Amino acid sequence: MLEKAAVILECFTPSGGPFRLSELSERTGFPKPTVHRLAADLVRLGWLERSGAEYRLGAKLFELGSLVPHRLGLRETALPFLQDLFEATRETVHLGVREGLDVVYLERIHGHEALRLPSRIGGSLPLSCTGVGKALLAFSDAELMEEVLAQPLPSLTPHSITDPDRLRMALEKIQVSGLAYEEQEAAVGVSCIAAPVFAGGTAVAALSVAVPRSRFSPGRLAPAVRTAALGLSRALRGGG
Amino acid sequence: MLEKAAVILECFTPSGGPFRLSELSERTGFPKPTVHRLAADLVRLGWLERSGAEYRLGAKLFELGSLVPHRLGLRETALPFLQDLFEATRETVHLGVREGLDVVYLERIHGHEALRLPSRIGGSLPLSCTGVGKALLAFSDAELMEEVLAQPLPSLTPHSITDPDRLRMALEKIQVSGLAYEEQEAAVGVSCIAAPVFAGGTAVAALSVAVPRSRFSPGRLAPAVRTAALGLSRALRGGG
DNA sequence: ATCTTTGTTCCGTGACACGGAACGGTACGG
DNA sequence: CCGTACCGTTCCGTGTCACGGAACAAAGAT
Repeated sequence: MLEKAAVILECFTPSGGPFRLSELSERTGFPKPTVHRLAADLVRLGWLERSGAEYRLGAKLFELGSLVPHRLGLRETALPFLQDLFEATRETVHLGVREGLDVVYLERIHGHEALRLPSRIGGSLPLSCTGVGKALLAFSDAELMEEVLAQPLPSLTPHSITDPDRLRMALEKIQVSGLAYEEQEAAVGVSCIAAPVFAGGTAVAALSVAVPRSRFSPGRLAPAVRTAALGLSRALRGGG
Repeated sequence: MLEKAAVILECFTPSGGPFRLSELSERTGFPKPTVHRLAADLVRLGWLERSGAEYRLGAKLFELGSLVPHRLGLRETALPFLQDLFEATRETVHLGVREGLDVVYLERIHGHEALRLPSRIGGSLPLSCTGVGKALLAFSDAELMEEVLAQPLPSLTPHSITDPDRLRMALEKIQVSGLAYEEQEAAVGVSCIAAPVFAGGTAVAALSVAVPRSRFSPGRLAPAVRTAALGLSRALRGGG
């Protein structure tokens, strides 16, 4: 029953707009009366909302989602530094953490020009394809690195690194420089530079700035990202 | 069963940290075996996480919460304008929408100084106690206004408006000026100025800037808030 | 060593989730 | 105007699985 409810809720992807009863029935594979009953319950709980014949995700989920702990503390202390980074670069900046073999984005700030990116708050991408992910990976336990390197590397664009040896070399470079570069590995035409955020010896997060390839200038961006990441690390150490 | 799961999840408030099994059992009123089984199911679904003996909200909830529709569209187009507003004022800025008789905050941006506020992303406050709320209320259907005025007005501080007549007068002033002022009605020592965001004739959101009472200067803040709100209204009209 | 509190497993009972079948409502096409 | 097709909704008999008391195990506390 819980599981069926979860299946229904997971029909809703970023692109997957509102659904009608029969669409949900089709997507989940559950018979219509079942979906009808479950959806009614979910609406009653505020997890779904219904306008006319269309179901969409409900406000209660948004409320609960905002209470998930890693967001609460980290985001709050990180925000000012993300602001600084954005103002210094005026480009799209990200804050992400690791979750399994993926990076999950906690925050994303941008200006008026919208830069098509696969990154989305709450969304996840493979560690190996993103600047934030590589920064996190380079400063994680060696066993995690090996685990990633052992599996076939996923790719988001033709430029994504799929050769384990190349990735290993890239990670080593990141470990010395403290900065992760990424060029069109997550989205064509977009480059990215990222830096890890430390708390208690290990990298707990990373932040990055993504820019159109045409105006990618490491010399300008690198100090800003590094400064923001160090500032955040220090704030986490001090403020708890 | 779904309802019991919801009750469990709603034990988790912003302050309510991680819970142990028996705490959940006590708070929900459910017998321990029941909570144990449900919690195990919730962990399996990613809605709860368990480290040792402690349960906390899970990552899947964060993911789902980020997909809730009013957030997706509105937040994305609003963010640049919130940035502008923040940079112009360097104060804490909010984006909120109405939900029932409450205002729900979708976004909140601030700098390094942290300003104790009851507002929280995903959290809700009474319409009548906040700048954003009053701005939304002043430009809503008359029937909604009457509904709020009919009920006893909640208060967050001794300065909150609890007299219906005073609130009615305040709303009328907001309707002419297009700006809502709030002085220590949500938090002592904090004043706020807010402006409604229109889409298709009605106010769909409002944004505000909150500042310590000591340096509250309407003359400086008002144009900035108004500009941002108008810009966002225009963007919503144009971009969908 | 004993008591208390915790998390966990077991299992018989009974409520309630399940979904096929049947029903009304609306949109289209003839 | 009626037939067809699809939709959302209700009904209800069947079978399952959620339920929670009781008993157990593990970890502190006294």
